[in-house]
Amino acid sequence: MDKVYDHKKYEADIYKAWETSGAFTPKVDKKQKPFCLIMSPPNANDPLHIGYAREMSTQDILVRYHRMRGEPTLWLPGADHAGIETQYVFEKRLKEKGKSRFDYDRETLYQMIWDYVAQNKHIMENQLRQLGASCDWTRNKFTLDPDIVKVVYQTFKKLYDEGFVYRGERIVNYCPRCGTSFSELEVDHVEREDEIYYLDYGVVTIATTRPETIFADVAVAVNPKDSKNKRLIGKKAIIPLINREIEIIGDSLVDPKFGTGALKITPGHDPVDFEIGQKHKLPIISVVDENGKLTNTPQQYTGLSTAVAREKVVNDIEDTGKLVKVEKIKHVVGVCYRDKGLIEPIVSKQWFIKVEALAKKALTAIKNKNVRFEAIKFEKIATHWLKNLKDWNISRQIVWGIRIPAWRCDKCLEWTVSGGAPPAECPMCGNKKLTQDADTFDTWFSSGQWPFATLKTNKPGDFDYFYPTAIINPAYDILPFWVIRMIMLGLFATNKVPFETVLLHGLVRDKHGVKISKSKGNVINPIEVAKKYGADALRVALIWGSLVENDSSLSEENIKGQRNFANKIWNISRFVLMNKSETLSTKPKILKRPRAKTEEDKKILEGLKKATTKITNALEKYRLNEAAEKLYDFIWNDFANKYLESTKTRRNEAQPILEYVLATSLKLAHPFMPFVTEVIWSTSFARDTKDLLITSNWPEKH
RNA sequence: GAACGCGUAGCUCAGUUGGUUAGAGCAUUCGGUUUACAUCCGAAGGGUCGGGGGUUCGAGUCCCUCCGCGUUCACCA
Repeated sequence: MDKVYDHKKYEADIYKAWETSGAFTPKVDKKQKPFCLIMSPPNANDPLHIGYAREMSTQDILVRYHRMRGEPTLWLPGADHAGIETQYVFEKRLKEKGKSRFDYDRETLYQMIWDYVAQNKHIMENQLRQLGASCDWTRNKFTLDPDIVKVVYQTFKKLYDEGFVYRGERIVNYCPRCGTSFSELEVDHVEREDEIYYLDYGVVTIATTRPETIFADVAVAVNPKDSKNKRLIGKKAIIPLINREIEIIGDSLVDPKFGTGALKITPGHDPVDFEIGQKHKLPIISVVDENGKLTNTPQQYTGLSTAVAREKVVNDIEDTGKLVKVEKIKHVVGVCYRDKGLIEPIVSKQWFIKVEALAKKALTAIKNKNVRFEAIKFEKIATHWLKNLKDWNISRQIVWGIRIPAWRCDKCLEWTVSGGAPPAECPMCGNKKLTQDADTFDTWFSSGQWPFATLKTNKPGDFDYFYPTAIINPAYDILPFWVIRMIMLGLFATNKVPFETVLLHGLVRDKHGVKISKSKGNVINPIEVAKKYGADALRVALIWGSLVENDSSLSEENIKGQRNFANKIWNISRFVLMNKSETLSTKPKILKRPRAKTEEDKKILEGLKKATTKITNALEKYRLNEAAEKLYDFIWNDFANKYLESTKTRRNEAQPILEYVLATSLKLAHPFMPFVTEVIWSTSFARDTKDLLITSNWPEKH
């Protein structure tokens, strides 16, 4: 054995040995309760970032522990096509080449993105291997696999047939640059300063930040409890420039204290106005199109961007003397979470899911602890979300994704939803010409079905055996996007919760606790770190010091410290094994607990028992930091510094105990530092090449 | 405006149902050329647990209040 552990010499070979041994693939045993964890599928197109490395470390530790406990353990890997994210990145590449998505037809564009993603998918997968992920690659899935798509289609059809899907003319958050609408969750809000214009509407003055939308006004609303303005209800207001008369109505959503207390109702371009408009059965006028340009207005404004139009409209209103005043206002506007540009609320026809009943079921499941949140704070957040969800817009106007299986009859314009294949003819009128909806599903609609979709499309019997899965472990920032959707859709499609425990994990921050971002220049590349200090060191550093659910800080000093720990284990082994006992060199089978001869012997065996108990209990409670710290303390202080030193004068007598404690320590350390422990095991305790630590048995607590 | 957190050693964080002298890693100081490891060993210093009040035999832990910080949500036109 070398003086210092050199991870570069071993890691790749060890991983290969695990993978080819079949250790990652569980042996289904109906008598035993399995442990199943579905990986949060990383973006197929992106190299792993440090946060995902943390997630991987957490999951691999849990998976290796349960596997060693003898439970049939499945960690199911996968990759996400990441709809808008990927198309956005791809379009940026097109732009660099002076092209845009509009230069290609749908099929060509889809194929181009497909090829691009296919080229990159293996990068992320190999990185998972480098970090030691013991997932079952024979069950690897991709969100665009045809069989997955089929499951998604079936769920959509079931939702449609049972009345949970409707095609509605609704106000949506539209990003003119991305060319697609978004759900409310994908809109960020930023505060900024704008002008607010007070316009003369005849009997009433209106304050608005969006004067360019006055052509779409259909009413003015005041609060019926507003003593100053309620007398206006029933009267007529007059829109400047076009002098169209609109009615003044009463609605409690209007804040009497804001502006003049009178709100112009523009259902076509404002969510609140839309709601008020629906309530009062007002018409919808659209004057901003999907490119963010004015349309359906007096000719001089048509085709102008909203910003330019605003200036012109204000000038023209001023010319007619109807501009009362202009003030500055700080307010919150919606921006696209992708490109941070303004979101344009527009009305369009899209597919929606009625979430109320689905959410209610999810809430019941949470309340009854059919789904258990490991951290109460996240249960509160999930509950809060589920109680406040609005109907879910699942249409996206992009090509990279699963195309919505809905066809419209060219003749009678009725929609037909199919489980996949195009309908031969329109069921309403028998017409044979139908056109498929151009939109694709929101990525979260399909990934919300991931637990059952992956198990139903894998090996026969997987779904029955492994579902509901034991645990799901994503970052807490996708709780509303992913976790609550999985609960809702899982319950809907399978009548069962998709997982029993939700263990959310925190974000990785830099050593000062600052959020990691490209603009701050504090990005940590997990693969570079793993190459430099070893995957084992990185893994432990990532779970060291803070609870799974909390944000953690990662420093190079910490990683170095764990590299030292790996080396410490290596050198303990070197010391113990340079003087192998007769038993170990001739019959290296499972070592029995030897008898203590001295106080030190007694103490170390006692300490090992306590450490085993503590580590096991901590792992059962997902307290990985506690388990790792106990492991570190026991191996370094109790075993190496105290006991091992004490044996130097009585090596031969102590040798069986040294070997026993080492072997047991290797097992306890294996989930955390799988590579170095496996290397040592294979060169010492292993009976043959098939005897691997990964499939050895976890030490008993006693 | 609301929800959810956080405030413990110089730094980053643990502290599970309230129970001895409040812990870890890193950093600091001092001392070690011990043939397993200098990616090491031994020792030391360092905290009025954000402030105040309360419950209790007993509070870092429970309650109230104030201060400071963070994250997320939200229809202020």
